[in-house]
Amino acid sequence: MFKILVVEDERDIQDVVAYNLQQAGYEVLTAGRGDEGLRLAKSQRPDLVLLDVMLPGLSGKEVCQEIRRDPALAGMIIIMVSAKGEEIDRVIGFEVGADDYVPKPFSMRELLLRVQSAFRRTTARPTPAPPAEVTFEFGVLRVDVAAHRAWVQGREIELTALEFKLLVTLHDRKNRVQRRDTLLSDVWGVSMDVTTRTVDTHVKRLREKLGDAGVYVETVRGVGYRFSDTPESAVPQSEEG
Amino acid sequence: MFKILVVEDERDIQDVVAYNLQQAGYEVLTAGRGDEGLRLAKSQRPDLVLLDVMLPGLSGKEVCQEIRRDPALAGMIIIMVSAKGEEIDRVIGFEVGADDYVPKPFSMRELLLRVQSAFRRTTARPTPAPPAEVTFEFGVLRVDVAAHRAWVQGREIELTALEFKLLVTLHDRKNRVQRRDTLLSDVWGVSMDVTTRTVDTHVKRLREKLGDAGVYVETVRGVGYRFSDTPESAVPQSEEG
DNA sequence: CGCAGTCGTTACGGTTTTGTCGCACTTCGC
DNA sequence: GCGAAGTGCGACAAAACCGTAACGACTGCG
Repeated sequence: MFKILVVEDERDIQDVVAYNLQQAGYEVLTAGRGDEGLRLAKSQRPDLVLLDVMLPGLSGKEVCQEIRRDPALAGMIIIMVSAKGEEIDRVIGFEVGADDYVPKPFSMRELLLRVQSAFRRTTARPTPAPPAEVTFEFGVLRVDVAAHRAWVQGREIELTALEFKLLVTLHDRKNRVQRRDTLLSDVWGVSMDVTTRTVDTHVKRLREKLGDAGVYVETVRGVGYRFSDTPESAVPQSEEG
Repeated sequence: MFKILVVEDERDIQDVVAYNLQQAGYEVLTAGRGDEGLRLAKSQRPDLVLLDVMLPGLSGKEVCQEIRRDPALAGMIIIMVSAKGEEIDRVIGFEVGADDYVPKPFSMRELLLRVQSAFRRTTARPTPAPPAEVTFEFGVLRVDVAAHRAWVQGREIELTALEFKLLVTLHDRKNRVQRRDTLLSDVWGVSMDVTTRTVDTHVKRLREKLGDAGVYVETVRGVGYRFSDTPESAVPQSEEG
């Protein structure tokens, strides 16, 4: 069973979130302070950390960075951002290394979907997590997820945060079709109201920057997109069985 | 969005329940018979099944057991129990593998609460991804459902979304005849107003692309089509009579 | 404040997909 | 054999789909 650490200082929110996660079958740890959360993360190695930004002791941003600094902590991080009209930019989340974010206020249903989506991406990795796939490469493409860098034929290409996340998400479930709405919820987030056509645009931009490696991102007409390591357009000869 | 299948023979109840669930934002399928409900459950894979106990064709109990027998169907089941029975009914619901029950008569508010509660629990399942039959193959045909790709004799063939769905649907109940209207509701969907002759056209196109594997799709004159792994035309031993 | 970068949306157009129709052909009862 | 019903098949027009470019909103930066 998956272990989730909730770091949130507002007691009401902490209670509700913890209760619902437990009801949903997760093992839940809670912390009310940033430093306490970091300590628990290091000692308990949760699969997922739900992290508030405004925290006493240590800010969520700092906690996030500290967690990411420790290579032994391979779990995912979802940041809960107060939608107080300030810099709620998802970029903030990405900059410090979070995998996703949830704008406050959120419904439990929304949060559960996000949590589920996060675990879906990691394809059911048990608690004794081997070091996550921080880099992957094949053919002319090489991607360092942790460093947020990508190369094509040895030449580094510059991807925006969105493009990078789209690439990683596609690769996470390579050789499987991913529908547009699935990509939207995984890359953009559930509460984002963006049209599915937006996916197309970003796929196009991604392909553009990928250049020769663009063939890996395949269109499955009427369904979605698929990251394939055996692109049809690049396999002239049949495979053996 | 969550998909709910309502299996209920009383038309009034079916209408009210379906309408309210739709109003609540769910995708709703309906069936008036037990066997029809089971078929829809298998083909549409709803996240939740609302199941009446007293049903023509196949009792709710049997439907429930059949659903639970299929490991590919991971959705939840709520049984709607006629209160004119005794508390026995309540126990029955759990015995046959239902996740919850609602005593009749119930208010929509009550039912909606129960449904929401079910989804809270269901979202828990870290493995909602059905380990369904993602690939199947026999003879010269190989199909990767997740990747949405198909091969005949090692050579990849390009199927449209509809053709692919038709192929998978046929294969889902291989060696069994599927009538045209059945295929229409399973592949095209219930609200589609399409002629049954359309099925013929697409079967023809599918056969064409399948090439040597086209023999698997057999015509059952006056009824529909059948996906057979032992095609008549491929059986050398034949005795004319 | 202008500039550059990012991103979501919109519109356009080519291509593919798809539902329907008419007709030829097969199958079956007689 | 003959007729009727059922099915295969080719063609066609409408609709859907998707790549692409362009635009505007927004943000960070100098």
